[in-house]
Amino acid sequence: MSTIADVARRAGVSKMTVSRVINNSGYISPDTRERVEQAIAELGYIPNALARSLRFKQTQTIALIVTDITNPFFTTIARGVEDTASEHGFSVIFCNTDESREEEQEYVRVLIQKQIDGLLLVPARSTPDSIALLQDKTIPVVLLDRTIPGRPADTVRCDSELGAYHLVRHLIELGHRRIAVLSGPDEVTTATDRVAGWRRALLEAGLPALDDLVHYGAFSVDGGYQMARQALAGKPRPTALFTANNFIAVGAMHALREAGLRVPEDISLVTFDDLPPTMAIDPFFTAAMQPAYEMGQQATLLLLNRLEGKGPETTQELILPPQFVYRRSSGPPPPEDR
Amino acid sequence: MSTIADVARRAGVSKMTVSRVINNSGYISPDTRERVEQAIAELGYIPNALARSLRFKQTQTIALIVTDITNPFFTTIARGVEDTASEHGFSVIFCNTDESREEEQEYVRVLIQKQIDGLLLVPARSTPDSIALLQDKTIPVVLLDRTIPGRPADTVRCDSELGAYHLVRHLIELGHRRIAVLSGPDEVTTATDRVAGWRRALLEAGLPALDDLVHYGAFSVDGGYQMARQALAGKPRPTALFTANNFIAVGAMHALREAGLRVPEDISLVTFDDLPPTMAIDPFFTAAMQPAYEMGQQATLLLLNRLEGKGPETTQELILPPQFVYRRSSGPPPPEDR
DNA sequence: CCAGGATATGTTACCGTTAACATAACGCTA
DNA sequence: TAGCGTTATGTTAACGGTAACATATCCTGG
Repeated sequence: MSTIADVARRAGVSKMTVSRVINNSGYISPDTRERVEQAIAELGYIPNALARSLRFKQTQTIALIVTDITNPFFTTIARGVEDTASEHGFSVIFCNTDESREEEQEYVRVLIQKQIDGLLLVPARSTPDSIALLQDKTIPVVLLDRTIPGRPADTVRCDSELGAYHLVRHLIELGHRRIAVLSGPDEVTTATDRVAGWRRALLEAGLPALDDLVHYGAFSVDGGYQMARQALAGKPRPTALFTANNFIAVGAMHALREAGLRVPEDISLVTFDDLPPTMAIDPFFTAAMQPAYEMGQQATLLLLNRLEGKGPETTQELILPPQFVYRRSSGPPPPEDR
Repeated sequence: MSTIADVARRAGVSKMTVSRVINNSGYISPDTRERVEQAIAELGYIPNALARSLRFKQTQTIALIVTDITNPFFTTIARGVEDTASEHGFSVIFCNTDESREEEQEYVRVLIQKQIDGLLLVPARSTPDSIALLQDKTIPVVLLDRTIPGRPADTVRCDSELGAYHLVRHLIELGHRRIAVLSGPDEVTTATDRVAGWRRALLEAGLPALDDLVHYGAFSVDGGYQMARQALAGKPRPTALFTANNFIAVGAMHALREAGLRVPEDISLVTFDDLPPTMAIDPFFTAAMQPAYEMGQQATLLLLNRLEGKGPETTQELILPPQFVYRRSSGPPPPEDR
């Protein structure tokens, strides 16, 4: 691996002159430039960004911490992030926490060591401490999808409460009166926000928001399956389920099928998130779709702005609206339940 | 951001002593260790990995270049890579090329500048030049999913030819005689390998592998849609389609629906790749599933081995078998076509 | 024809860390 | 008690680049 010194030697100039040619700064005679460029080509010299970063204190690298990249919602966010970052000359390191606070802490430590310029974080049960380290080091952070209770921070997220409210209202308008909610971990803000939206819709319609209709679990297929089984055991059985993400919806569908229930004839289901259209042959779920790509994009732009020291002193929160699609998974409750 | 010098000053020792405490090397008196550790805690000192990397010439960072992270096949690979890498103390930078050779080249350049320790690459129409740069710099590369014609290299991939062969044989056994193949770009080895498997199955059964049954296009929903329309216009119309990946399958399904054809009653469809079980309510495709997670994992292990200078001098190629699932998208051809 | 700006190039020091090589005090043994 | 290994700590230089400053030549206008 040749260095700037090798190039300098070969071209018969000083390192500084080579540096000037590379960065097109200062004065260089056409003749010298030629010789240096030839030496660069002959040696296949590629500058060492580490050395530059050490001086400039910036690495042109950001990180994205999500809970699980295989969740298509986060995958799409990741794509939005990477496209935007690389367009602006930044690389992206990605990390999966699996909702573990400890994993998150460990990643944050390593990323600080690697001197990332900024961080996009989907907090995993995070406490204010989690990002205190970053803020001590004045590394900008933008939260994605979720917030950290008790710690205001720049955030880009979708309106969970509103999305849940509309989905549940849709069920109520269809005639449902007993609607269970299958949500994520109660330490995650999107999980609680979605329950809050469910509650608002019910109360507004004069329906009771009974505690035994609320299920907190994991944002996973298995979590959805477990919660759906519990919900179905309720007496009387709910006539509709509202699931807080795509994995939970799929798990719930497994449980419904196992119980021999048809959707929507016997029971309706509405959900947050949708499968990307690239993967669905025949979309089925009535859903609140989150603008995942745009969220990744906007969060990155916000972060890059912060890197340039732009934007207001106060924290910025960008809350994007979900988009609703009404499909075959929701219908009126069975006649005996009306 | 405090440095080792700050810690040294505060603890009243030299930088070197602090370095020894951090790395647990050499001799330190218990007393000094205590003072240094306290200074570290008080300052919230976190070592600068850039400076270490500059000295040691290794960054504990690898990169993963895929064509599109939103393809669930690559998403799952990415998860396998990141899990394995982080387990071994490596971070992962990820990049999307969208099948563009130029994007790939640009990423490779930047990654070399950032001194990545190794690269996992899904080649995008790559030529031998594409990775020549890396090999000049003696940065280990492991190819994933595809190979580069004319350039032997360490590779982890799935057996495309074999998978295609079995899927098409399955169709032949069901009684199909006119089977179209909808593949990816003809510059991509998986696309041509899958056509080769199709051809072998046909020839082996004494059926003609007609050129007008072969369609090369993009590995995308739109590509699948376009190719399916072309295929359906063939006279006589094929009784079955073999699609070379999940996106093409979905696009083809759109075209089939548009043409008013039922699957499998009017036409059968078999495909490479499957939707992850976390996303499918009711899996439908007869498919050759690739062990994506394992591919990511194995490729990373192979790469990490290379970083330690292990393994044979010759290139290693790990070819994993696909797994087959026979589902509702394939059945016997309609009676009039038998 | 000479002062002074424009042009061209070099030198030094620094970014934060650590390997390699001092240096010095301490105890133990012959 | 001289001599030497062990323990403990410090100094120097290097990793690869560049800002800041220094130096030297050239040309131009008064």
